Amino acid sequence: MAGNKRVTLAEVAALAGVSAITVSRAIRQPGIVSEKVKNRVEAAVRELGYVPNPAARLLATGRSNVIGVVIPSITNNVFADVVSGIYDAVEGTDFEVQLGNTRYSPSQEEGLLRIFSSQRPAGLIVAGIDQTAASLDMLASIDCPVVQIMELSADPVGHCVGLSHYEAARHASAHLVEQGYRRVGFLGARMDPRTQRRFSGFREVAEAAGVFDERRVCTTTTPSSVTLGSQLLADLLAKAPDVDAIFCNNDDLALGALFEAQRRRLSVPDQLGICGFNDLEMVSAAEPAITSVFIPRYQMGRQAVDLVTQGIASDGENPTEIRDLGFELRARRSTARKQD
Amino acid sequence: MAGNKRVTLAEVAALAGVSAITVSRAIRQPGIVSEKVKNRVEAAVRELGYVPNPAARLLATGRSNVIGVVIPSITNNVFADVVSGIYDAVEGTDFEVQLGNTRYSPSQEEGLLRIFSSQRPAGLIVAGIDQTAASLDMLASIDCPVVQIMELSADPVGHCVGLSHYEAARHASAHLVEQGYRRVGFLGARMDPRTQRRFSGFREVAEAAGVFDERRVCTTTTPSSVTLGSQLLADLLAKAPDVDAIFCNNDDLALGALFEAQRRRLSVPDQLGICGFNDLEMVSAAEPAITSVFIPRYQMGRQAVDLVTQGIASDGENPTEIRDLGFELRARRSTARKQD
DNA sequence: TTGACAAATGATAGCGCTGTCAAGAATGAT
DNA sequence: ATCATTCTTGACAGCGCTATCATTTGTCAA
Repeated sequence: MAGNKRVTLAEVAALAGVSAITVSRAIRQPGIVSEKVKNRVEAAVRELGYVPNPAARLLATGRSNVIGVVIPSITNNVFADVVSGIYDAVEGTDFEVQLGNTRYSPSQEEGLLRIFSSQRPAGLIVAGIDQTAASLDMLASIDCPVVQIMELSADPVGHCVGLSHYEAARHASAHLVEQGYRRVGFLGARMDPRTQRRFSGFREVAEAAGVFDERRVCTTTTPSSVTLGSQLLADLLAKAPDVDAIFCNNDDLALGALFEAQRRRLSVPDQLGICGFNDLEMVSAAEPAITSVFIPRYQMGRQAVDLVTQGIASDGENPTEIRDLGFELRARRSTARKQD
Repeated sequence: MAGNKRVTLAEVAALAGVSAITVSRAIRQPGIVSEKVKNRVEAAVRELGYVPNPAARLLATGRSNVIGVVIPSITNNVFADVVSGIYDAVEGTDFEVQLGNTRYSPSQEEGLLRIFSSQRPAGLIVAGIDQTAASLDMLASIDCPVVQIMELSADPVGHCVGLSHYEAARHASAHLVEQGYRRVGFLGARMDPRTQRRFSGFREVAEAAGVFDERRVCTTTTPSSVTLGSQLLADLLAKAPDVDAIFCNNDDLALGALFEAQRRRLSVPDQLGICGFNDLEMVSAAEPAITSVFIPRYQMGRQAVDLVTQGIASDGENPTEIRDLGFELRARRSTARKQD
């Protein structure tokens, strides 16, 4: 049953005493062949260890079983969870996942999409809504379900599964204000469009509450890291020593900021409130536990795949769906300034 | 140049005024067609936006450009970095990466390998050396370069790029002893074979130094997390309150243990030394910074791809290579008990 | 100029599978 | 028993590309 030479349909057919096309049908649509033949074919398949050749199938049908996934980073925990949801959702189906990594570069994304679209994918899942015009053109004209994830688009090219990062940031910022913090600051890394939307949410709430100050904003285009969070807090304290709370662009920064606060013997949450974003597992375990905004990363992956498979099942003509998966502020000790 | 209907070789050939096969050659082996024809073909390719159909190519050549990668988890930072190295190394070549996730299940691994081998991959990269007998059979008989990564095998099925986790753990454990800790413990999660090898390293060094005690070993088969690190330390302190240092199976546990120590006002490193494994970015940023064993994850990915591409270039008959990429103990404050 | 040889290009077949249509077998109503 | 209908099965062609061999063109020495 091992053996490394390929077994073809024809060989299975010969062994089962039927024609090749019948074997093909027995495998793909077991319902339409007779019980007897199906059993014979199954036995032959098992005996020879036959595995279909996907390339031949693809060539013959012009449709692949590959769901292309385009994300900006594979090391970022957020996308790792999304991808995990995608893989789990694909498990047990006939689909395969093909990952593409844009490294946060719109032009690399364009290149990846060009390649993907030339391979007649079964579906396409892309992170974000900030594609280039050319990328959007490709997505609009490609003949397969397309799902944008992470965010909600006012003008989606296909389906959309995500949440409003702007609203989520507003929520978190309002929480800081509610907790009594009056000199709130912002720590941001990478500053990609998604981050900037979070920043606007923060800024608007802070301004409305009259607690916004440019001096308390520390951002960089450098990729995020825990170490960077420490540095950014150090920079912020240098510029604005009176800051009493920070909203961090993501949890790495928040954790780094917590460590820096510990180094400086700044008590969290009393002297400094810290709020992160994403709610990675580690921030809930921190001491003190860090407040963060949970976003349903894993679910986004799963549901994106669902939309793709549904789109294929309904043969394309189902309406564009926009799923707002929301977010959840998880208030923890790091922002518990008021007694509770 | 956009357009979503496929452009075929034949159309390019017609436009360039040559035959299909000439176009094929102009693309794959530009050296063997005349300058004039090559230019005409290139112009036609550009004008039509031609992209080769990989399925047809695969069917015709019987060789795909897919490097299969089999790892136990996609969310684990360690593998994320390995995968990142793999993707970076593949970038700019003609190869593609196809990821398979075993979820630490040998039988799932076997299934994945079965699928991969049926697709005539260009190469196969698998994590670890603890495959089932059936998996090893497949790997041994498959007609493409195979690379086992993460560890060093005494009896590799193909190439090997990794390090001795046993030795690395010995090193880290010896460090704890050197620092003057005398009641060292071990925290372990998942307890997969790789983890167990680390445990043996720890155990042997601790026993040799006369500081080993079963009561100071806390392990679980649960997947690792920061929260789990806190719990395991709590369990350990309940069983053996006199423990003065811990070697943690990985950095998540180490960070969780640090947080738990902070909650209990146990001073690190004086009352409790903490050593992690992997040297993820976050532990170096922690307060106090956590000692850990760096392993060249990213490089493992890169070099695995190199071995695959070399193997293909040399057409199979290059000798099996075993690359020990080593490790590096990064001693930090969390184990700096002696004055320094 | 001619022939010998190399370089460049083309014709043909086929990779393994599935879509399409045609034919045969089974079923039920009359 | 006969015919119409459905259910099963098969023959054939072709998806887009490349391996192989055949042919044409170009180059150089005699």
